[in-house]
Amino acid sequence: MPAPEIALTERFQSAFVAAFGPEYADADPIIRPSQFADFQCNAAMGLAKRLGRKPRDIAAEILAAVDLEDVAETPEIAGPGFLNIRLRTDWVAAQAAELAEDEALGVPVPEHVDTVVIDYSAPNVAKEMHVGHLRTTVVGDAIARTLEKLGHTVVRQNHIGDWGTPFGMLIEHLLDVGEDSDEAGLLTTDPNAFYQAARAKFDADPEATGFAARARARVATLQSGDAESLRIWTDLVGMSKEYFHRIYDLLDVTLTDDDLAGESTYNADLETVCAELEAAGLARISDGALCVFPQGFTGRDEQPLPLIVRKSDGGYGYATTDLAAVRRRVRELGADRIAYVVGTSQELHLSMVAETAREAGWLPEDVEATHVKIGSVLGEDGKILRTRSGASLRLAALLEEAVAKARTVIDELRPDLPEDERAQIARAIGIGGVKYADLSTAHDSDYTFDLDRMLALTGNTAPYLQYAVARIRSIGRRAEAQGVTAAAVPLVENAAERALALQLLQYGPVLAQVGAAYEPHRLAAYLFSLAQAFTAFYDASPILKESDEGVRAGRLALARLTERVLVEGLDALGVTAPQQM
RNA sequence: GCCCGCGUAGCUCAGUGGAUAGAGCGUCUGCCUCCGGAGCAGAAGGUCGUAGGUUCGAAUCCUGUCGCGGGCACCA
Repeated sequence: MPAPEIALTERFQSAFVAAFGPEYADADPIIRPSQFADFQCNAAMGLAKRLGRKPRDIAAEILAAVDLEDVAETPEIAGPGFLNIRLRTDWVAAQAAELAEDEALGVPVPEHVDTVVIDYSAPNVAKEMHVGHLRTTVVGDAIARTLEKLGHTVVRQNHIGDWGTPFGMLIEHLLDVGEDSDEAGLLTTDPNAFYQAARAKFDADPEATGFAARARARVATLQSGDAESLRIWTDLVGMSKEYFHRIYDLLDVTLTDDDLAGESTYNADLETVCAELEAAGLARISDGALCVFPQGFTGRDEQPLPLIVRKSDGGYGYATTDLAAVRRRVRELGADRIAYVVGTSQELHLSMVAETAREAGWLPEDVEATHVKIGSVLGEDGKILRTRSGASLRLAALLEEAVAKARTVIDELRPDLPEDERAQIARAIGIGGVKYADLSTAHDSDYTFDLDRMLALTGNTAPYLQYAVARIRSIGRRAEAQGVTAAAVPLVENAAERALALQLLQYGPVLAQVGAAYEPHRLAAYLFSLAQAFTAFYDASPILKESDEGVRAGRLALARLTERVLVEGLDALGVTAPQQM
């Protein structure tokens, strides 16, 4: 376990017991990296409050009791009672050596393997995926990848919109144009065009005498299980799936058909959900609709806020589907944790669903349900990103533009590379750049979309990190050509090497934190600072130019280890690093 | 009307009640016959929207206020 925090935490906890007695065994020393030292312990302030004494006096007593001899120098008391810790360089070197041996790169084995259900992406059938889907897809996928690396069991759930009122309209339109027509083909290439055409016909019939009437009737026959309607619906969904997976492949997202759990899959449970809510006395009829009034939610005039589980026309909305989904995720999928990677605007809805599920007993206390809130993607004007005509931006078009832009850059910089390799690199940079930009900002804050910034070769961007990897790999290739082999143990001597090694040791703790709090942007920030530490090392410590054979091999090993951590960390984010750029 | 979120350097964004609020971009100054300069070192740039409060200590917690965004009964 190479993480310095853990070694230091143990030492300080023992010191608390030695200085203040066994009841302080549970006190948390709060060890953090600091600008003033390698690490800082802020425990004195907390203990001072608990003991009713001055922080500096407490710090002095901790100092007298703590034994760090083999790990660090004796801490210094600074400010109101901080303990500044400088690790011993030989200890850092030893930990780096252990890290290089460790297949898992210092990622801790979890105390309990959780089954984590992650609900993300959730596009709608027969609708184009737009920029809004980008974040939930990319953030959800990064969380899934991260949790798997941490050793948890991940169940991906793509809750696609494949049921409900629009489908009458879509089926009738498909029948009108012909199932094998070019029009129908739009579903796999440009679903919005198909949807808009159906919508236009529906809206052109406000009296519901023709198309609209057929569409409404079709919803009813579909939901009652009519075989012919179901067959056409299945085709419709099938074509959309094809479209989704083209986008997922392009995005390098891990979702597959096995992860699809659309709204339609809960159809058979909806009646039961309502019946159970009524039987439990949680639901009652209000204005003709069956409603639950979960505790703690009030609307206008302090009136309880309803969650409508069955509409007055007998149909079901998404609240019922979401309740059925919670129920199944706990009962059948065995969820210990459920993460909803869904837009911020759904906050009220999701918290009402969660509360209702708690009251109904479908979501037990020991199952944690978290709304991983996804903020909006804004344009330069600070408003939700749209095309000039006001339509929502097609995700496919945006990704193609990113790849094309990366392609012109790589064509200019590396005309020496073969065509197919340049195409591959352009894809890694274009897609990686867009994904990384999304992941490096906190998931719940809005961010401004700027393709040039995302693909910039400097700054906290994917290309910068990919370039760092490419440089290490270039050195690796050259070393191999020269017959230079890396040492088993990374060399950690000078300041740059020491700083780099300290960064490398943080990978495990950072990944664990990212998985626990669902915060991929912290991993991105870490990888960026790691890459910066590497370039500083690269500048200060020549590798292949170094004449001392041992030093050369040790530095090469340190570079190799950096490459592994960068590649692994980028992989947790779902970003690939090309062999060269 | 009520509820939720946001407001931090010129711009884009971090910031877990703890010291002098940090990055990147941009700007400026140095460094190099550079293992891929797509670099490294440094500088300038802040009343953390605003007014109070709690605390030994507040960008962070509480209250008011201004501005922006989102949500609030049968779409999802």
